[in-house]
Amino acid sequence: MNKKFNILSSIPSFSGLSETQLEEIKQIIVNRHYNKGEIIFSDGDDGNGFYIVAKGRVKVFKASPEGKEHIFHIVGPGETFGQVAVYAGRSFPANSEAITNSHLLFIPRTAFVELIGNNPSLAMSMLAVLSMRLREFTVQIENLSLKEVPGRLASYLIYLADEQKTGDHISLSISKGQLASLLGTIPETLSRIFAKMSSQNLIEVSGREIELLDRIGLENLAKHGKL
Amino acid sequence: MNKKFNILSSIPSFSGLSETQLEEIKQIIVNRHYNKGEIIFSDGDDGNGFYIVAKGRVKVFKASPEGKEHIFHIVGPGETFGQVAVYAGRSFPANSEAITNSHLLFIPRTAFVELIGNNPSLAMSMLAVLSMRLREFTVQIENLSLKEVPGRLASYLIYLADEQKTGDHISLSISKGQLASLLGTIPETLSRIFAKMSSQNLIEVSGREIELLDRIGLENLAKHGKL
DNA sequence: TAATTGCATTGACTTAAATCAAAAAAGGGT
DNA sequence: ACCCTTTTTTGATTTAAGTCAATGCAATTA
Repeated sequence: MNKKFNILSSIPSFSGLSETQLEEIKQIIVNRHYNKGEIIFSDGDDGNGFYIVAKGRVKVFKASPEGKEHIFHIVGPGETFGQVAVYAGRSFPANSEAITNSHLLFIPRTAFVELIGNNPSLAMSMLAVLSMRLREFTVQIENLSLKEVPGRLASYLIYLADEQKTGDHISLSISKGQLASLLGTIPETLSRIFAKMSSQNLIEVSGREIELLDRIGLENLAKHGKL
Repeated sequence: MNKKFNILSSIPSFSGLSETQLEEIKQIIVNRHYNKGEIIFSDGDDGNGFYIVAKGRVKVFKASPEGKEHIFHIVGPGETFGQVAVYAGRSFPANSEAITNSHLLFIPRTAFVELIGNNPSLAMSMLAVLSMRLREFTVQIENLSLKEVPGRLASYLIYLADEQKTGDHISLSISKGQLASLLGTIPETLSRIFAKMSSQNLIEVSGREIELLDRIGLENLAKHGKL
Protein backbone atom coordinates (compact mmCIF):
# COMPACT_ATOMS: atom_id res chain seq x y z
CA MET A 1 0.00 0.00 0.00
CA ASN A 2 2.19 2.80 -1.27
CA LYS A 3 1.70 6.55 -1.42
CA LYS A 4 -0.07 6.58 -4.76
CA PHE A 5 -2.65 4.18 -3.46
CA ASN A 6 -3.43 6.39 -0.51
CA ILE A 7 -3.99 9.37 -2.71
CA LEU A 8 -6.22 7.50 -5.09
CA SER A 9 -8.56 6.11 -2.48
CA SER A 10 -9.06 9.58 -1.02
CA ILE A 11 -10.47 10.89 -4.30
CA PRO A 12 -14.24 11.14 -4.37
CA SER A 13 -14.58 9.65 -7.87
CA PHE A 14 -12.54 6.66 -6.88
CA SER A 15 -13.84 6.04 -3.40
CA GLY A 16 -15.84 2.86 -3.20
CA LEU A 17 -13.66 1.10 -5.73
CA SER A 18 -12.11 -2.26 -4.99
CA GLU A 19 -8.38 -2.62 -4.46
CA THR A 20 -8.12 -4.39 -7.78
CA GLN A 21 -9.80 -1.49 -9.53
CA LEU A 22 -7.53 1.01 -7.83
CA GLU A 23 -4.60 -1.10 -8.89
CA GLU A 24 -5.80 -0.90 -12.48
CA ILE A 25 -6.00 2.87 -12.28
CA LYS A 26 -2.56 3.03 -10.77
CA GLN A 27 -1.22 1.31 -13.85
CA ILE A 28 -2.25 4.11 -16.15
CA ILE A 29 -1.09 7.03 -14.01
CA VAL A 30 1.78 9.26 -15.10
CA ASN A 31 3.56 11.36 -12.48
CA ARG A 32 4.19 14.98 -13.32
CA HIS A 33 5.82 17.80 -11.39
CA TYR A 34 5.24 21.50 -11.90
CA ASN A 35 6.89 24.49 -10.31
CA LYS A 36 5.01 27.48 -9.01
CA GLY A 37 3.81 29.57 -11.92
CA GLU A 38 4.16 26.82 -14.50
CA ILE A 39 1.32 26.37 -16.97
CA ILE A 40 -0.20 22.88 -16.94
CA PHE A 41 -2.49 23.30 -19.90
CA SER A 42 -3.90 26.21 -21.85
CA ASP A 43 -7.31 27.12 -23.17
CA GLY A 44 -7.76 25.25 -26.44
CA ASP A 45 -5.16 22.54 -25.81
CA ASP A 46 -6.12 19.04 -26.75
CA GLY A 47 -7.81 17.30 -23.82
CA ASN A 48 -5.72 14.16 -23.84
CA GLY A 49 -6.10 13.40 -20.17
CA PHE A 50 -6.99 14.81 -16.79
CA TYR A 51 -5.15 15.45 -13.54
CA ILE A 52 -5.30 14.58 -9.89
CA VAL A 53 -3.50 16.82 -7.41
CA ALA A 54 -1.23 14.77 -5.19
CA LYS A 55 0.55 17.71 -3.63
CA GLY A 56 0.33 21.45 -4.13
CA ARG A 57 -2.31 23.76 -5.46
CA VAL A 58 -3.50 24.61 -8.93
CA LYS A 59 -5.71 27.35 -10.32
CA VAL A 60 -8.09 26.81 -13.20
CA PHE A 61 -8.90 30.07 -14.91
CA LYS A 62 -9.92 31.84 -18.03
CA ALA A 63 -8.31 34.99 -19.38
CA SER A 64 -9.91 37.72 -21.43
CA PRO A 65 -7.99 39.22 -24.36
CA GLU A 66 -7.20 42.32 -22.29
CA GLY A 67 -5.53 40.17 -19.68
CA LYS A 68 -8.28 40.20 -17.09
CA GLU A 69 -8.55 36.75 -15.60
CA HIS A 70 -11.23 34.94 -13.71
CA ILE A 71 -10.38 31.96 -11.52
CA PHE A 72 -12.94 29.15 -11.65
CA HIS A 73 -11.44 26.80 -9.09
CA ILE A 74 -8.54 26.43 -6.81
CA VAL A 75 -7.75 22.72 -6.79
CA GLY A 76 -5.93 21.07 -3.88
CA PRO A 77 -4.71 17.59 -2.91
CA GLY A 78 -7.16 14.81 -3.66
CA GLU A 79 -9.06 16.90 -6.16
CA THR A 80 -9.20 16.47 -9.91
CA PHE A 81 -9.34 18.87 -12.81
CA GLY A 82 -9.58 18.72 -16.57
CA GLN A 83 -12.00 15.80 -16.73
CA VAL A 84 -14.61 17.58 -18.79
CA ALA A 85 -12.42 17.73 -21.86
CA VAL A 86 -11.63 14.07 -21.41
CA TYR A 87 -15.20 12.82 -21.26
CA ALA A 88 -16.36 15.08 -24.02
CA GLY A 89 -13.32 14.30 -26.13
CA ARG A 90 -12.70 17.99 -26.65
CA SER A 91 -10.08 20.58 -25.98
CA PHE A 92 -9.61 22.21 -22.60
CA PRO A 93 -12.01 25.10 -22.06
CA ALA A 94 -9.72 26.98 -19.67
CA ASN A 95 -6.14 27.37 -18.50
CA SER A 96 -4.47 25.83 -15.50
CA GLU A 97 -1.38 26.87 -13.64
CA ALA A 98 0.44 25.62 -10.54
CA ILE A 99 0.24 28.24 -7.80
CA THR A 100 2.64 26.29 -5.61
CA ASN A 101 5.14 23.60 -6.53
CA SER A 102 2.92 20.67 -7.29
CA HIS A 103 2.94 16.96 -7.84
CA LEU A 104 0.17 15.85 -10.17
CA LEU A 105 -1.04 12.47 -11.36
CA PHE A 106 -1.94 12.50 -15.02
CA ILE A 107 -4.55 10.08 -16.35
CA PRO A 108 -4.35 9.68 -20.13
CA ARG A 109 -7.65 9.71 -21.91
CA THR A 110 -7.42 6.58 -23.99
CA ALA A 111 -6.51 4.34 -21.10
CA PHE A 112 -9.14 5.90 -18.92
CA VAL A 113 -11.95 5.55 -21.43
CA GLU A 114 -11.13 1.89 -21.75
CA LEU A 115 -11.10 1.49 -18.01
CA ILE A 116 -14.45 3.12 -17.50
CA GLY A 117 -16.06 0.94 -20.13
CA ASN A 118 -15.41 -2.03 -17.89
CA ASN A 119 -16.46 -0.38 -14.65
CA PRO A 120 -20.07 0.75 -14.40
CA SER A 121 -19.59 1.68 -10.76
CA LEU A 122 -16.67 3.89 -11.64
CA ALA A 123 -18.80 5.54 -14.30
CA MET A 124 -21.55 6.11 -11.78
CA SER A 125 -19.30 7.78 -9.28
CA MET A 126 -17.81 9.93 -11.99
CA LEU A 127 -21.33 11.00 -12.89
CA ALA A 128 -21.96 11.97 -9.32
CA VAL A 129 -18.76 14.00 -9.13
CA LEU A 130 -19.50 15.80 -12.34
CA SER A 131 -22.96 16.56 -11.06
CA MET A 132 -21.47 18.08 -7.95
CA ARG A 133 -19.26 20.30 -9.96
CA LEU A 134 -22.16 21.32 -12.13
CA ARG A 135 -23.96 22.28 -8.97
CA GLU A 136 -21.02 24.38 -7.84
CA PHE A 137 -21.10 26.15 -11.15
CA THR A 138 -24.78 26.78 -10.72
CA VAL A 139 -24.01 28.47 -7.43
CA GLN A 140 -21.25 30.49 -9.02
CA ILE A 141 -23.46 31.68 -11.85
CA GLU A 142 -26.17 32.50 -9.39
CA ASN A 143 -23.68 34.49 -7.34
CA LEU A 144 -22.31 36.39 -10.28
CA SER A 145 -25.66 37.33 -11.70
CA LEU A 146 -27.83 37.67 -8.65
CA LYS A 147 -25.60 38.97 -5.95
CA GLU A 148 -23.25 41.87 -5.44
CA VAL A 149 -19.69 41.39 -4.37
CA PRO A 150 -20.27 41.66 -0.59
CA GLY A 151 -22.88 38.92 -0.82
CA ARG A 152 -20.54 36.72 -2.80
CA LEU A 153 -17.79 37.24 -0.29
CA ALA A 154 -20.09 36.47 2.63
CA SER A 155 -21.19 33.23 0.94
CA TYR A 156 -17.63 32.25 0.30
CA LEU A 157 -16.49 32.95 3.84
CA ILE A 158 -19.30 30.85 5.27
CA TYR A 159 -18.51 28.10 2.79
CA LEU A 160 -14.86 28.17 3.80
CA ALA A 161 -15.62 28.09 7.50
CA ASP A 162 -17.81 25.02 7.01
CA GLU A 163 -15.19 23.47 4.79
CA GLN A 164 -12.34 23.96 7.18
CA LYS A 165 -14.34 22.88 10.21
CA THR A 166 -12.35 25.24 12.35
CA GLY A 167 -15.24 27.02 14.00
CA ASP A 168 -15.42 30.66 13.10
CA HIS A 169 -11.81 30.93 12.15
CA ILE A 170 -10.66 30.77 8.54
CA SER A 171 -7.27 30.87 7.01
CA LEU A 172 -7.08 31.69 3.33
CA SER A 173 -4.97 29.37 1.26
CA ILE A 174 -4.70 31.87 -1.56
CA SER A 175 -3.80 35.53 -1.82
CA LYS A 176 -6.48 38.16 -1.57
CA GLY A 177 -5.85 39.08 -5.16
CA GLN A 178 -6.66 35.55 -6.20
CA LEU A 179 -9.67 35.50 -3.95
CA ALA A 180 -10.87 38.62 -5.72
CA SER A 181 -10.60 36.86 -9.05
CA LEU A 182 -12.40 33.82 -7.69
CA LEU A 183 -15.26 36.09 -6.65
CA GLY A 184 -15.31 37.80 -10.02
CA THR A 185 -13.95 41.12 -8.88
CA ILE A 186 -10.63 42.96 -8.40
CA PRO A 187 -8.30 43.33 -5.39
CA GLU A 188 -9.18 46.98 -4.71
CA THR A 189 -12.87 46.25 -4.46
CA LEU A 190 -12.29 43.23 -2.27
CA SER A 191 -10.07 45.22 0.03
CA ARG A 192 -12.70 47.90 0.48
CA ILE A 193 -15.33 45.33 1.25
CA PHE A 194 -13.13 43.64 3.82
CA ALA A 195 -12.66 47.03 5.42
CA LYS A 196 -16.36 47.73 5.45
CA MET A 197 -17.25 44.32 6.85
CA SER A 198 -14.68 44.76 9.57
CA SER A 199 -16.01 48.18 10.51
CA GLN A 200 -19.41 46.60 10.93
CA ASN A 201 -18.00 43.91 13.15
CA LEU A 202 -19.02 41.13 10.83
CA ILE A 203 -15.49 39.83 10.55
CA GLU A 204 -11.97 40.50 11.77
CA VAL A 205 -9.18 40.27 9.24
CA SER A 206 -5.52 39.89 9.97
CA GLY A 207 -3.49 38.99 6.92
CA ARG A 208 -4.79 35.69 5.69
CA GLU A 209 -6.50 34.88 8.96
CA ILE A 210 -10.15 35.77 9.21
CA GLU A 211 -12.49 35.52 12.16
CA LEU A 212 -16.24 35.39 11.60
CA LEU A 213 -17.72 37.56 14.32
CA ASP A 214 -21.32 37.65 13.22
CA ARG A 215 -22.43 34.63 11.31
CA ILE A 216 -26.06 35.66 11.29
CA GLY A 217 -25.17 39.00 9.79
CA LEU A 218 -23.04 37.29 7.18
CA GLU A 219 -25.72 34.80 6.28
CA ASN A 220 -28.15 37.61 5.96
CA LEU A 221 -25.76 39.43 3.68
CA ALA A 222 -25.21 36.31 1.60
CA LYS A 223 -28.93 35.93 1.05
CA HIS A 224 -30.31 39.42 0.78
CA GLY A 225 -27.30 41.41 -0.34
CA LYS A 226 -26.79 44.95 1.02
CA LEU A 227 -23.89 45.68 3.31
CA MET B 1 -41.92 2.40 -33.34
CA ASN B 2 -44.24 4.86 -31.70
CA LYS B 3 -43.91 8.54 -30.93
CA LYS B 4 -42.14 8.06 -27.62
CA PHE B 5 -39.46 6.01 -29.29
CA ASN B 6 -38.77 8.72 -31.81
CA ILE B 7 -38.33 11.32 -29.15
CA LEU B 8 -36.01 9.13 -27.14
CA SER B 9 -33.64 8.32 -29.94
CA SER B 10 -33.28 12.01 -30.74
CA ILE B 11 -31.92 12.73 -27.27
CA PRO B 12 -28.15 13.06 -27.12
CA SER B 13 -27.79 10.99 -23.95
CA PHE B 14 -29.74 8.16 -25.49
CA SER B 15 -28.40 8.21 -28.99
CA GLY B 16 -26.28 5.20 -29.71
CA LEU B 17 -28.40 2.94 -27.56
CA SER B 18 -29.84 -0.27 -28.90
CA GLU B 19 -33.54 -0.66 -29.51
CA THR B 20 -33.75 -3.00 -26.57
CA GLN B 21 -32.18 -0.41 -24.33
CA LEU B 22 -34.51 2.29 -25.57
CA GLU B 23 -37.37 -0.08 -24.94
CA GLU B 24 -36.22 -0.47 -21.35
CA ILE B 25 -36.13 3.26 -20.87
CA LYS B 26 -39.57 3.59 -22.37
CA GLN B 27 -40.87 1.31 -19.65
CA ILE B 28 -39.95 3.69 -16.88
CA ILE B 29 -41.18 6.92 -18.47
CA VAL B 30 -44.11 8.82 -17.04
CA ASN B 31 -45.95 11.32 -19.25
CA ARG B 32 -46.68 14.71 -17.76
CA HIS B 33 -48.40 17.77 -19.16
CA TYR B 34 -47.93 21.33 -17.97
CA ASN B 35 -49.67 24.52 -19.00
CA LYS B 36 -47.88 27.75 -19.71
CA GLY B 37 -46.74 29.30 -16.45
CA GLU B 38 -47.02 26.11 -14.43
CA ILE B 39 -44.17 25.30 -12.08
CA ILE B 40 -42.55 21.93 -12.73
CA PHE B 41 -40.26 21.86 -9.74
CA SER B 42 -38.94 24.38 -7.27
CA ASP B 43 -35.55 25.13 -5.80
CA GLY B 44 -35.06 22.71 -2.93
CA ASP B 45 -37.58 20.11 -4.05
CA ASP B 46 -36.52 16.52 -3.76
CA GLY B 47 -34.80 15.40 -6.97
CA ASN B 48 -36.81 12.28 -7.51
CA GLY B 49 -36.40 12.19 -11.25
CA PHE B 50 -35.54 14.21 -14.31
CA TYR B 51 -37.38 15.39 -17.40
CA ILE B 52 -37.20 15.21 -21.16
CA VAL B 53 -39.06 17.80 -23.18
CA ALA B 54 -41.26 16.12 -25.78
CA LYS B 55 -43.13 19.25 -26.78
CA GLY B 56 -43.05 22.87 -25.61
CA ARG B 57 -40.48 24.96 -23.85
CA VAL B 58 -39.30 25.19 -20.27
CA LYS B 59 -37.18 27.70 -18.41
CA VAL B 60 -34.78 26.69 -15.67
CA PHE B 61 -34.06 29.59 -13.37
CA LYS B 62 -33.07 30.77 -9.98
CA ALA B 63 -34.80 33.53 -8.06
CA SER B 64 -33.28 35.86 -5.51
CA PRO B 65 -35.26 36.72 -2.38
CA GLU B 66 -36.14 40.12 -3.82
CA GLY B 67 -37.75 38.46 -6.80
CA LYS B 68 -35.00 39.06 -9.30
CA GLU B 69 -34.59 35.99 -11.44
CA HIS B 70 -31.86 34.64 -13.62
CA ILE B 71 -32.62 32.12 -16.34
CA PHE B 72 -29.99 29.41 -16.73
CA HIS B 73 -31.44 27.54 -19.69
CA ILE B 74 -34.33 27.54 -22.01
CA VAL B 75 -35.01 23.87 -22.72
CA GLY B 76 -36.77 22.72 -25.88
CA PRO B 77 -37.88 19.43 -27.49
CA GLY B 78 -35.33 16.63 -27.24
CA GLU B 79 -33.49 18.28 -24.38
CA THR B 80 -33.37 17.18 -20.78
CA PHE B 81 -33.28 19.01 -17.48
CA GLY B 82 -33.07 18.17 -13.81
CA GLN B 83 -30.55 15.32 -14.17
CA VAL B 84 -27.98 16.76 -11.82
CA ALA B 85 -30.19 16.31 -8.78
CA VAL B 86 -30.86 12.77 -9.89
CA TYR B 87 -27.26 11.66 -10.25
CA ALA B 88 -26.17 13.38 -7.11
CA GLY B 89 -29.19 12.17 -5.18
CA ARG B 90 -29.91 15.69 -4.03
CA SER B 91 -32.60 18.27 -4.20
CA PHE B 92 -33.12 20.48 -7.23
CA PRO B 93 -30.80 23.49 -7.24
CA ALA B 94 -33.14 25.71 -9.27
CA ASN B 95 -36.73 26.20 -10.36
CA SER B 96 -38.37 25.19 -13.59
CA GLU B 97 -41.49 26.49 -15.25
CA ALA B 98 -43.26 25.77 -18.51
CA ILE B 99 -43.15 28.85 -20.73
CA THR B 100 -45.47 27.27 -23.27
CA ASN B 101 -47.89 24.38 -22.86
CA SER B 102 -45.59 21.42 -22.65
CA HIS B 103 -45.49 17.69 -22.79
CA LEU B 104 -42.71 16.24 -20.67
CA LEU B 105 -41.38 12.74 -20.11
CA PHE B 106 -40.50 12.11 -16.49
CA ILE B 107 -37.80 9.58 -15.61
CA PRO B 108 -38.03 8.49 -11.96
CA ARG B 109 -34.73 8.30 -10.18
CA THR B 110 -34.88 4.84 -8.68
CA ALA B 111 -35.71 3.13 -11.94
CA PHE B 112 -33.09 5.13 -13.78
CA VAL B 113 -30.30 4.43 -11.35
CA GLU B 114 -31.00 0.74 -11.67
CA LEU B 115 -30.99 1.00 -15.43
CA ILE B 116 -27.70 2.81 -15.62
CA GLY B 117 -26.02 0.26 -13.38
CA ASN B 118 -26.57 -2.31 -16.11
CA ASN B 119 -25.56 -0.08 -19.01
CA PRO B 120 -21.99 1.19 -19.06
CA SER B 121 -22.51 2.73 -22.49
CA LEU B 122 -25.51 4.66 -21.24
CA ALA B 123 -23.43 5.89 -18.33
CA MET B 124 -20.69 6.97 -20.69
CA SER B 125 -23.00 8.97 -22.88
CA MET B 126 -24.54 10.56 -19.83
CA LEU B 127 -21.05 11.55 -18.76
CA ALA B 128 -20.46 13.18 -22.10
CA VAL B 129 -23.71 15.12 -21.94
CA LEU B 130 -23.04 16.33 -18.45
CA SER B 131 -19.60 17.40 -19.58
CA MET B 132 -21.12 19.40 -22.37
CA ARG B 133 -23.39 21.19 -20.01
CA LEU B 134 -20.51 21.88 -17.70
CA ARG B 135 -18.75 23.44 -20.64
CA GLU B 136 -21.76 25.62 -21.38
CA PHE B 137 -21.71 26.77 -17.80
CA THR B 138 -18.06 27.58 -18.11
CA VAL B 139 -18.89 29.83 -21.01
CA GLN B 140 -21.71 31.43 -19.09
CA ILE B 141 -19.52 32.15 -16.08
CA GLU B 142 -16.86 33.52 -18.35
CA ASN B 143 -19.41 35.78 -19.98
CA LEU B 144 -20.83 37.02 -16.73
CA SER B 145 -17.51 37.77 -15.16
CA LEU B 146 -15.36 38.80 -18.07
CA LYS B 147 -17.67 40.57 -20.44
CA GLU B 148 -20.09 43.43 -20.30
CA VAL B 149 -23.64 43.12 -21.44
CA PRO B 150 -23.10 44.20 -25.08
CA GLY B 151 -20.43 41.55 -25.42
CA ARG B 152 -22.66 38.89 -23.95
CA LEU B 153 -25.46 39.86 -26.27
CA ALA B 154 -23.17 39.78 -29.29
CA SER B 155 -21.95 36.30 -28.34
CA TYR B 156 -25.46 35.09 -27.90
CA LEU B 157 -26.66 36.49 -31.22
CA ILE B 158 -23.79 34.83 -33.06
CA TYR B 159 -24.48 31.59 -31.22
CA LEU B 160 -28.14 31.77 -32.17
CA ALA B 161 -27.41 32.49 -35.81
CA ASP B 162 -25.13 29.45 -35.99
CA GLU B 163 -27.68 27.38 -34.13
CA GLN B 164 -30.58 28.29 -36.36
CA LYS B 165 -28.58 27.95 -39.56
CA THR B 166 -30.66 30.64 -41.15
CA GLY B 167 -27.84 32.81 -42.39
CA ASP B 168 -27.78 36.20 -40.73
CA HIS B 169 -31.39 36.15 -39.73
CA ILE B 170 -32.49 35.18 -36.24
CA SER B 171 -35.87 34.83 -34.68
CA LEU B 172 -36.02 34.84 -30.93
CA SER B 173 -38.03 32.06 -29.40
CA ILE B 174 -38.36 33.89 -26.12
CA SER B 175 -39.40 37.36 -25.07
CA LYS B 176 -36.83 40.10 -24.79
CA GLY B 177 -37.41 40.22 -21.08
CA GLN B 178 -36.48 36.58 -20.82
CA LEU B 179 -33.50 37.12 -23.04
CA ALA B 180 -32.38 39.84 -20.65
CA SER B 181 -32.56 37.41 -17.77
CA LEU B 182 -30.68 34.78 -19.73
CA LEU B 183 -27.91 37.31 -20.31
CA GLY B 184 -27.86 38.27 -16.66
CA THR B 185 -29.34 41.72 -17.09
CA ILE B 186 -32.70 43.52 -17.15
CA PRO B 187 -35.08 44.45 -19.99
CA GLU B 188 -34.31 48.18 -19.87
CA THR B 189 -30.61 47.64 -20.30
CA LEU B 190 -31.11 45.12 -23.07
CA SER B 191 -33.43 47.50 -24.87
CA ARG B 192 -30.86 50.30 -24.75
CA ILE B 193 -28.17 48.00 -26.07
CA PHE B 194 -30.36 46.84 -28.92
CA ALA B 195 -30.94 50.50 -29.77
CA LYS B 196 -27.25 51.28 -29.67
CA MET B 197 -26.29 48.28 -31.77
CA SER B 198 -28.92 49.22 -34.32
CA SER B 199 -27.69 52.79 -34.51
CA GLN B 200 -24.23 51.45 -35.27
CA ASN B 201 -25.61 49.23 -38.01
CA LEU B 202 -24.48 46.06 -36.32
CA ILE B 203 -27.97 44.61 -36.30
CA GLU B 204 -31.50 45.41 -37.31
CA VAL B 205 -34.26 44.55 -34.89
CA SER B 206 -37.92 44.24 -35.65
CA GLY B 207 -39.89 42.62 -32.87
CA ARG B 208 -38.48 39.17 -32.37
CA GLU B 209 -36.78 39.15 -35.75
CA ILE B 210 -33.16 40.17 -35.82
CA GLU B 211 -30.84 40.65 -38.76
CA LEU B 212 -27.08 40.52 -38.29
CA LEU B 213 -25.70 43.27 -40.49
CA ASP B 214 -22.08 43.23 -39.40
CA ARG B 215 -20.84 39.90 -38.17
CA ILE B 216 -17.25 41.03 -37.93
CA GLY B 217 -18.22 43.94 -35.77
CA LEU B 218 -20.28 41.65 -33.58
CA GLU B 219 -17.52 39.11 -33.23
CA ASN B 220 -15.17 41.86 -32.32
CA LEU B 221 -17.59 43.08 -29.71
CA ALA B 222 -18.03 39.57 -28.33
CA LYS B 223 -14.29 39.19 -27.89
CA HIS B 224 -13.01 42.58 -26.87
CA GLY B 225 -16.07 44.20 -25.36
CA LYS B 226 -16.67 47.93 -25.94
CA LEU B 227 -19.63 49.07 -27.99
C1' DT C 1 -63.45 50.17 -31.60
C1' DA C 2 -62.62 50.67 -26.99
C1' DA C 3 -60.35 48.55 -23.31
C1' DT C 4 -57.55 45.53 -20.82
C1' DT C 5 -53.26 43.30 -20.45
C1' DG C 6 -48.54 42.22 -21.22
C1' DC C 7 -44.25 43.64 -23.36
C1' DA C 8 -40.95 47.10 -24.86
C1' DT C 9 -38.93 51.49 -24.89
C1' DT C 10 -37.34 55.96 -23.10
C1' DG C 11 -35.75 59.27 -19.71
C1' DA C 12 -33.80 60.95 -15.31
C1' DC C 13 -31.34 59.42 -11.59
C1' DT C 14 -28.51 56.46 -8.39
C1' DT C 15 -25.19 53.28 -7.32
C1' DA C 16 -21.81 49.47 -7.26
C1' DA C 17 -17.82 48.54 -8.90
C1' DA C 18 -13.97 49.32 -12.27
C1' DT C 19 -10.04 52.24 -13.36
C1' DC C 20 -6.12 55.02 -12.49
C1' DA C 21 -2.64 56.35 -9.45
C1' DA C 22 -0.05 56.17 -5.43
C1' DA C 23 1.21 54.97 -0.88
C1' DA C 24 1.71 51.62 2.69
C1' DA C 25 2.54 47.07 4.42
C1' DA C 26 4.28 42.53 4.27
C1' DG C 27 7.52 39.07 2.95
C1' DG C 28 11.87 36.94 1.25
C1' DG C 29 16.43 36.67 0.47
C1' DT C 30 21.13 38.26 1.02
C1' DA D 1 18.64 45.11 8.97
C1' DC D 2 18.18 46.35 4.51
C1' DC D 3 16.73 46.08 -0.22
C1' DC D 4 13.67 44.48 -3.48
C1' DT D 5 9.50 42.55 -4.84
C1' DT D 6 4.80 41.52 -4.26
C1' DT D 7 0.57 42.29 -2.07
C1' DT D 8 -2.68 45.18 0.01
C1' DT D 9 -4.79 49.37 1.00
C1' DT D 10 -6.50 54.12 0.19
C1' DG D 11 -8.14 57.95 -2.50
C1' DA D 12 -10.19 60.33 -6.57
C1' DT D 13 -12.67 59.58 -10.62
C1' DT D 14 -15.33 57.32 -14.32
C1' DT D 15 -18.54 54.28 -16.07
C1' DA D 16 -21.76 50.53 -16.86
C1' DA D 17 -25.72 49.10 -15.49
C1' DG D 18 -29.49 49.03 -12.19
C1' DT D 19 -33.72 51.53 -10.33
C1' DC D 20 -37.81 54.20 -10.62
C1' DA D 21 -41.36 56.02 -13.21
C1' DA D 22 -43.80 56.98 -17.23
C1' DT D 23 -45.18 56.17 -21.79
C1' DG D 24 -45.82 53.70 -26.10
C1' DC D 25 -47.24 49.85 -28.59
C1' DA D 26 -49.22 45.60 -29.91
C1' DA D 27 -52.29 42.01 -29.38
C1' DT D 28 -56.17 39.85 -27.65
C1' DT D 29 -60.78 40.10 -26.09
C1' DA D 30 -65.15 42.20 -24.85
